[in-house]
Amino acid sequence: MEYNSEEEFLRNYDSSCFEKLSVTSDVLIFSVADGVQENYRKLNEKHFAILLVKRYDYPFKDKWCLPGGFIRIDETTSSAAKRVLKDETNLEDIYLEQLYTFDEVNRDPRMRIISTSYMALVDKNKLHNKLSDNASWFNMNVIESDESINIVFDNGNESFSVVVGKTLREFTTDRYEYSVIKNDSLAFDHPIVIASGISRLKNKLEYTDIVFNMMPEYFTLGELQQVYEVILGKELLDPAFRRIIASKVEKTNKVKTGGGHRPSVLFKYKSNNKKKL
Amino acid sequence: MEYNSEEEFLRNYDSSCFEKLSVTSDVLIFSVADGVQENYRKLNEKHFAILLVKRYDYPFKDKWCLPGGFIRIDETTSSAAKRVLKDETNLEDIYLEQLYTFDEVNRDPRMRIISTSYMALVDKNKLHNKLSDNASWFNMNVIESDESINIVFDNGNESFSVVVGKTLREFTTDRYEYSVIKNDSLAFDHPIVIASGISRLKNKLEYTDIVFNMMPEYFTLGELQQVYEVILGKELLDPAFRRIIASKVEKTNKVKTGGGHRPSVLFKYKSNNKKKL
DNA sequence: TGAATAGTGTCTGTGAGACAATATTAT
DNA sequence: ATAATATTGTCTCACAGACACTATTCA
Repeated sequence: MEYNSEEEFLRNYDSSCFEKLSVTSDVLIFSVADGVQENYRKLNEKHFAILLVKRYDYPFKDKWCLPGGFIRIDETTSSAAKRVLKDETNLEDIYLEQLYTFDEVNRDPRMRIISTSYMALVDKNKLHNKLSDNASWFNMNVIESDESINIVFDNGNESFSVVVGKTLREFTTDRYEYSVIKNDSLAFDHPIVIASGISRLKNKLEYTDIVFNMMPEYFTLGELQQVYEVILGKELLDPAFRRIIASKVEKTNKVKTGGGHRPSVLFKYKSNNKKKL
Repeated sequence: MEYNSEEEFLRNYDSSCFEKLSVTSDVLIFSVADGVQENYRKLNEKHFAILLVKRYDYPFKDKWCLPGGFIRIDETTSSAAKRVLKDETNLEDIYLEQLYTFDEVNRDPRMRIISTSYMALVDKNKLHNKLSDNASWFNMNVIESDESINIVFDNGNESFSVVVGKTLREFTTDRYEYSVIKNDSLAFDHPIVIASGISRLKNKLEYTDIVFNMMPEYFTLGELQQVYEVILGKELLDPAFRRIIASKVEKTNKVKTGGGHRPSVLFKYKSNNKKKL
């Protein structure tokens, strides 16, 4: 068949001439949760947390998984991710970043499904509405070694762990090939998705301002440092930390008192959209 | 309908209950091409280059685009990318990195198509077979400012330019939102895909070893430095450059003579898979 | 010999890691 | 007074930018 114009071609185009497949969008919703306060002097413990959803249907009935869903024909993967985020947490206008497209042929037992995943870092305290019944925040305890990542999930009622192996790809210092070593409780390839997300989040923390997505308007540098420490999984030295974030925050004239110690100055985020590069 | 087991559910699953769509895989094949040698003493000029394919069919008939194609139901996007790479360049076992999944609803005039793009950096001189007739290497002259990226493509016969606008996303220092400002010659949203790829490549250059994908086994540090300079689009100071790559290369006892100047030692890639992090 | 690249030495400033010292509060 | 965090000072070391200097070849 010969066409004489783009218009004519498009009028006659048969969209069924290639195999089609299903595409889903999964969302990693990270946050840092307040834990217990051991005594009046101490700061709250903080925990790295992720939002999971219980599957009440096959496949992977009764397992936990990332919020996500099929994308519609007239919707982008990122709008789908935003829709899911809104449905599960009622949060809007959150910075969502595309993480990766996972597409192993057998990652879903039903049929070929490829999934584009998105990440968000949110402030749990800004969630005004109740979570849906099947959703739950899990604290994550991440233990990372050279060869594997061990994540212990705990939501207060239920606790389980997954182990994901890492293999460094040749020519790379940053990107690992992940494989599931142990997983009894998460659906699909979500252990790998979560491991990738955590790894990316750690990176982003260093050279972007995403943390402030999950900070309240006013915060102390101690609180901010705790968030960094919990996500990075390591302790930071105070002076070093202060130097690093100095340019991203602005001192206010408010202070936070109440702990049995010197009051701390409240800071707020200072967007640094000048002097780029 | 109630099921009693995962198996039973899967046996009865109707995969048509969600809308499906077409997925393609596009590949950015970058290389650095040798240019002219002005005189016997000077080194060859080098040019940053990308492989493009001429569309001889609608849509976008006669425009240039990235090599790519529909993925099959039993194939991953990365195998599709590898297949395309092999078809167009006869190269195998090349490090391919997933770049991004582009999925604007109207990015393809025919129908909804989402595209997962992959990047490769190859050594043009290792291409043993002839390129297919509709493929051609284009030198790219990339001029980047704070607000836009201007790329001039030139394959010897044909020359055109595209301009892509960049907008810095809040909370980010690295990720831009791209938009097409000027494009008469590239199909689809490929100006944006290419701009993203170049930006990612520049980053990768700094903290991975991908360059060595496109270096011959033995090379001089001068040649390696030229490659860096061409991709990064700026000149580097010799001592600084040597310090940076010192740990990645290994001196050999070979030298390269012939230029009207001091011979240079040939180095080879030293994989550094110990001491990670 | 001179043009051109190869390769090294070194000064300086910046910035991170480490540790010490001081400040301030509620009980 | 004490325990706890807040905040700052400073020393050292590593390293990048900058520039200068030496080495070596071939038409």
